[in-house]
Amino acid sequence: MELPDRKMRILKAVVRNYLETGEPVGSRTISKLTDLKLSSATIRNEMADLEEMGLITQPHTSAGRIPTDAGYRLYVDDMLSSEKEELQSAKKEMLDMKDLLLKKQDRLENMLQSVAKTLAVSTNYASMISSPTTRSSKIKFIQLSQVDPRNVLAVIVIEGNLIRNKVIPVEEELSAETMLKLNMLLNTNLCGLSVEEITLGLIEGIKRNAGIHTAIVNNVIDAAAEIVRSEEELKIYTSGANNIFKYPELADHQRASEIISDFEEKQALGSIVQETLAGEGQNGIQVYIGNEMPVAGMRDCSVVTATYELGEGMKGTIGIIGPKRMDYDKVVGVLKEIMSQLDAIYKPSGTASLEDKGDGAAASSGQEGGTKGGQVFTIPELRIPQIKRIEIKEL
Amino acid sequence: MELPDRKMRILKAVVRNYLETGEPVGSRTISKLTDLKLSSATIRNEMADLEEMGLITQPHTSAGRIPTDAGYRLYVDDMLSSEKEELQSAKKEMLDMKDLLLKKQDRLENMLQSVAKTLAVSTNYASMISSPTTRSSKIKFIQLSQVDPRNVLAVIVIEGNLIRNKVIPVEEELSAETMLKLNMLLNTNLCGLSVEEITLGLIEGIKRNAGIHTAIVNNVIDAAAEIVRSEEELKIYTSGANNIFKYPELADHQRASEIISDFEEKQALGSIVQETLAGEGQNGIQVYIGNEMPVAGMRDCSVVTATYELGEGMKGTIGIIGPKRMDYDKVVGVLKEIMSQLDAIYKPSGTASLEDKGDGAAASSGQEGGTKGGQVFTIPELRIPQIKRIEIKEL
DNA sequence: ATTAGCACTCCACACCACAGAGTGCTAATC
DNA sequence: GATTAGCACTCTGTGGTGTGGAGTGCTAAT
Repeated sequence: MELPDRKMRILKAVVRNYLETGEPVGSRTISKLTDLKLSSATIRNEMADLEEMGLITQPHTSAGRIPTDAGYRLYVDDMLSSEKEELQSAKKEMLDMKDLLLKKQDRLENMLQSVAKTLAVSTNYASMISSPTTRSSKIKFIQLSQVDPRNVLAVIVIEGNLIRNKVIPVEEELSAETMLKLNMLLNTNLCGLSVEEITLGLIEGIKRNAGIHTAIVNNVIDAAAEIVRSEEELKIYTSGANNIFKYPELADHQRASEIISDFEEKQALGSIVQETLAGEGQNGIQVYIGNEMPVAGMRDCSVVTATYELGEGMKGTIGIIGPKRMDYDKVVGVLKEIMSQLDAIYKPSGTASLEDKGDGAAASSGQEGGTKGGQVFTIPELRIPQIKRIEIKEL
Repeated sequence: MELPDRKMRILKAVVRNYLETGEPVGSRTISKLTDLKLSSATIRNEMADLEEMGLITQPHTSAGRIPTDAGYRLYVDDMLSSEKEELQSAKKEMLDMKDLLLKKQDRLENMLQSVAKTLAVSTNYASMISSPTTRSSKIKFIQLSQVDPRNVLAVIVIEGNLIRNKVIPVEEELSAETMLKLNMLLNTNLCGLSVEEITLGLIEGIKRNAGIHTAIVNNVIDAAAEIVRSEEELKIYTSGANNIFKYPELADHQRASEIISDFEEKQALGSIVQETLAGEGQNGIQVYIGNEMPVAGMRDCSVVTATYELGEGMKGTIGIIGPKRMDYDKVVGVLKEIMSQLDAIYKPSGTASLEDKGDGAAASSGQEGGTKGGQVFTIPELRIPQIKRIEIKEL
């Protein structure tokens, strides 16, 4: 949609003013606010036009105007395409973020959670972040070992060094040779295959060769299938849901309850992740406004999403969820900043930025993987914090 | 505190009526409600006494009475000690719970989450449940294996069959003999020890014997330490936080925001778990009312907690959080019911109750650990769903 | 094309009145 | 002495009314 320059400027003024105040904005306000020197009457005429175009609306006859979803959309599109978001304010607020990311977040889970929290605190909106997805991976290594007379431990490593294990109960103790044979059998037959490639025929073949130990083979394959299943499972971390109470238009019982509930059942937010990963927006930033929200029950909100990447095709989604009148400029700035910081942490070149942060104690020999003091805290772990959660079941 | 019978009955009537309606209750209502035939005037006199004792209060001069914290406390104590909670209503509502627990909750995490949800749905209050704590355990088994030329996989099994693994990067590929030697070294020196028992001297000794592979030894020990650390970490699952909006006294912005925030930062709820595990109440049920709440910011709530046990000393806490005027009778009933169901699931004797639930398809041969259809669903797994989360880090 | 002026609309807020619920107190009754 | 009926009083919640202010649309003047 093309808009005459003057109308566009008035629209922007209306949106911006409404973002700040949350109150309908009148012609007089605009007339005083903008640099184009026009009287309120002229503005009124223009605003009448804008209303006719469906970009702004008035809550009641004699009130000022507020943007419609379409109005927000135009505003946001313009902002995103004109590329010159004022990052400076965002950057200043995010300075401590680097510290935060450096604190021994030795687990991905904790790191994501604390990123979410930082985002929520620094924006005053609610935030969500999804765990990075991995492509369906191939089996790399299988190891069975006898833990005790009644149990065999199966360890399965898949590409990208994700590991899962499972304890399998057995009736009788297996001999060392049997274990060795089973290990060879499984490794030669299954390594290099993705779980989808494991056919029933293949399993039958293995079982035949395994002789009496079909139960174990079954269990190993089950465990392998489970790895993939649970890797595909989307984990979503959230923070700052209570921020919605800061915005009266979201804080009434009805709406708040729905939003809180969606935040609790995090899978409701999954659709946002899906949408985001599906349609790649410009700069990786996407904005869903009001009815564009993929989550029903959040139709009074907007969400700004970004895609982050931890290398090796592990992509995740970050989202900031707030009222439709959220400060899009700031949020986009914050998201871009955090994306770049996540990138920096992953990239090996991040070493420099890590070292100039060093607090003397870091000089505990250049030995890779060394411990310092009693703390499990190794520099390389920090630089590439690729940690997966895995689960085991035991009987 | 001993109370004359008549006063006690009036107090109970006030509390019960207020629980239902949420409105201050007047003398006339009581007079009609109770079986003791007294006029409203008499009730008024008694109520004045009760107010003097600090058990009830009136929001303003000419309103009915509502219970104070002390009043609730007396009511709850009486209920808990008189032991005859009407479980029948609870039981009826919980019939489907068994189904829920049976649905392939093959992971503890999922099971806990769904228990929380069921509780929230069936009570209309918010619920929380903590993962069971384990005592610090001994190392049972250690296994190193070469996954690929650059990485060694360390698997550590501790008592109770909790497993953790860690990928350790190495400079050069290790020979099969070296691996074998390291495995023997680690197993002979560390098995049977709890992590606390591993002294620096011991580590030094192992390192000496390990020759050049001190880095690997270090990492294995780190991993072992990490197991214990993360097992100690309290995981709390919540559900139904949005239920608080159903109770106007909690639903105003101020309070709701605080409560929601505490539910989001789940560790705030940790203090409830601590309190509960510390002071063992009668029947394992404990009630914290208003200012007794361990969590600041929930001083307008009450919580009913229970301790559940999954055998082997793995104890966890369940809590139902609602307004002070929550239906204590029902909640206590529901909690008792779920506790007994959790017990039944854990106990081997649970077999019976599982089998009479069988839906025909369960007849896929008595083979232990068998799969049925494409589903990973083994009966023994269900019966003893002792599943731990473990994490690995990779480099 | 822009602006000043004006009549009009609608909301927010304060004010008031009043019905209703409930109390405390006193005097009468069992 | 305990209970009850009766009554005056208090406080809240609600609905009605009035008014000031903000903002609009329209018309006429610039």
